Amino acid sequence: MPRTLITSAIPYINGIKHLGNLVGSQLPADLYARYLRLRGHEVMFICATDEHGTPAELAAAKAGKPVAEYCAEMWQVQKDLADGFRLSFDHFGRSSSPQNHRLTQHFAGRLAEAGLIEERSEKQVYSKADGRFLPDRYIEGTCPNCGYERARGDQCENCTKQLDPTDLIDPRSAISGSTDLEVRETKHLYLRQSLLRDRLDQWIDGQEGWPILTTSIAKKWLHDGDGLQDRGITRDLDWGIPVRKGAEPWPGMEGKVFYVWFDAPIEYIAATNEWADATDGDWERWWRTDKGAEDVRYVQFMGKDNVPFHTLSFPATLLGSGEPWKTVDYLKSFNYLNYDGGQFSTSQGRGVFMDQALEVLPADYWRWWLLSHVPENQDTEFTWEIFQANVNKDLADVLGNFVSRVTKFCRSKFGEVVPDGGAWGETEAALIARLAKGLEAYQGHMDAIEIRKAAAELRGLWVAGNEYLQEAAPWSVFKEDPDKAAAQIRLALNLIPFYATLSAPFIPDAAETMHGAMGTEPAWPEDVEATLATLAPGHAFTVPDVLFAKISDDDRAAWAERFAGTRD
RNA sequence: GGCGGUAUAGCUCAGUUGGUUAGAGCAGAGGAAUCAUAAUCCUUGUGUCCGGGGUUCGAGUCCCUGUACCGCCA
Repeated sequence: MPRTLITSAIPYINGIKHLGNLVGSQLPADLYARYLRLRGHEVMFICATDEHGTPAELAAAKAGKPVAEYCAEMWQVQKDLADGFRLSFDHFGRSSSPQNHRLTQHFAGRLAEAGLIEERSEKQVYSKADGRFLPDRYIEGTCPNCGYERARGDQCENCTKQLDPTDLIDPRSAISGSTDLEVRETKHLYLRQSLLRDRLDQWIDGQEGWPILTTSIAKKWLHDGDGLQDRGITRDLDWGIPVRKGAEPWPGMEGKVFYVWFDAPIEYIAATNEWADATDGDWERWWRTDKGAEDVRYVQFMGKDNVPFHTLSFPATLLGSGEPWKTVDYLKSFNYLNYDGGQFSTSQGRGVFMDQALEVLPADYWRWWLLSHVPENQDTEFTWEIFQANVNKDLADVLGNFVSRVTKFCRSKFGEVVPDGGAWGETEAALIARLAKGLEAYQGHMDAIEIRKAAAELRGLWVAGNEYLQEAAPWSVFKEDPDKAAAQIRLALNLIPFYATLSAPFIPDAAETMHGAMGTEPAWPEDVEATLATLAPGHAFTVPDVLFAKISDDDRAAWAERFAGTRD
């Protein structure tokens, strides 16, 4: 049985994600996981929350909660939303887990042994009132260039000049406002990525068929300017994974934690470890090529902003460890989804967020639209007009109405049972040939993770059903030759479970409703003709409720209005 | 300022290694049908493929250049 490890970029713990985040990693990863499971693969689909770092601490402080408690609550919120969108993770982990602590410390120890970690002293601003070192952007002051009073330590928003925190006039903490700041010397660990440049370069050259978007980004970071830079992997914070060299203490690093970018990708492995601990499973056979993972294909999904971490930083950790860890085989990256002429923005609350989306419509509507318009090749535009038009046409008119017209026609002429009699002729043979061809194309696109093309092909298969009905016209045939009409409608009824199975990766709830109404179970069609004879004469079914209600103009206008400004 | 990406029908987008009259869906127009969520099906595109140069027998597709938008970096 083929085995596939799938990871989605892990969302940051701080707040609810918008649809642009969803469509850039979790949703397409879920589509692929569901598809492969249906095709009989053994799948391990992993996601988690990314919980460390200053933004989490500040968000917790703002909420008036201890950071651990805040993260636990937000993890649950994100988990519930993931369930709401039917994201079928085998495990939704947390980067703050004990497993990730252990693994992150383990990797740091291995990298140190390999001579890939260096201690460096640097000067950083310390706030006595806050009792912590301040990252550059959390220091505010007057810009020496333009006099703007709320310039940040990394850049002045007013004149855009790049700044150093020590440039600021009257610097103060952006967290507490305290001006009791001082520059302190502090030691940090650096991962010497520069020493790994050639290995990473070779590793990337050895990958076949990666999207241009992916390799071009990686190559740019490897070769531009001075090439791949060493990066700090520690911070002076409380919330995080304590710096240790494997299981041992790290002298001089007391009170420090690993920088979030270092521990976050390791959570992919740790989450699988969490899954194993919870289920008595074996996580190493997914991740260690010396322990059974040599036949695993590993596919990652992420937005383009995450590509450097997955092509360089994380592989540097894995390769640098000198241990036989599984590295990514195929990396699928996405562009951005824009909202009505601008960007989705978490900070400005612009666009539609996951919780709001589910308040407005069931998950399948969003899944279908987002996946059929996923920004694979370029940034893509979401507008309510387009969304309404596409969803009404594809889901309500083409697929939903097909199910409706077939089941209702049968009920009125033959009852809620698959009718007997008649035989298929040329029209039916032509349909089967058409479906077989379409199925092959659909599988090809899904195998290649060409999501838009797969969606278009699937829609084409739905249309083929309507075309057949139009040509066969059982409502006319029935008057002259009821047996022939029975054979036609028997075929049409069989199309419903066929569509349900093929569509399940995109619209799992509707697929389940369709199978439920027809009394069938999902089974991937290996042979189209045989599959379309699954429902035998006499098999009972029920007429399902309307699968997809249409979005009215009033709804659309109301939603466009509601989501035009900032988050409510 | 440096680097990268994008610019194709009213809209959202496809166009593989350069090769015959540039495609799909939606919207629009006309028609058929009436089983169905007024749902379906058929027919229908006079597009300076952003502008300008160039390479080639031949360029939406390669090169140079200009413009616009987007992103990354400094």
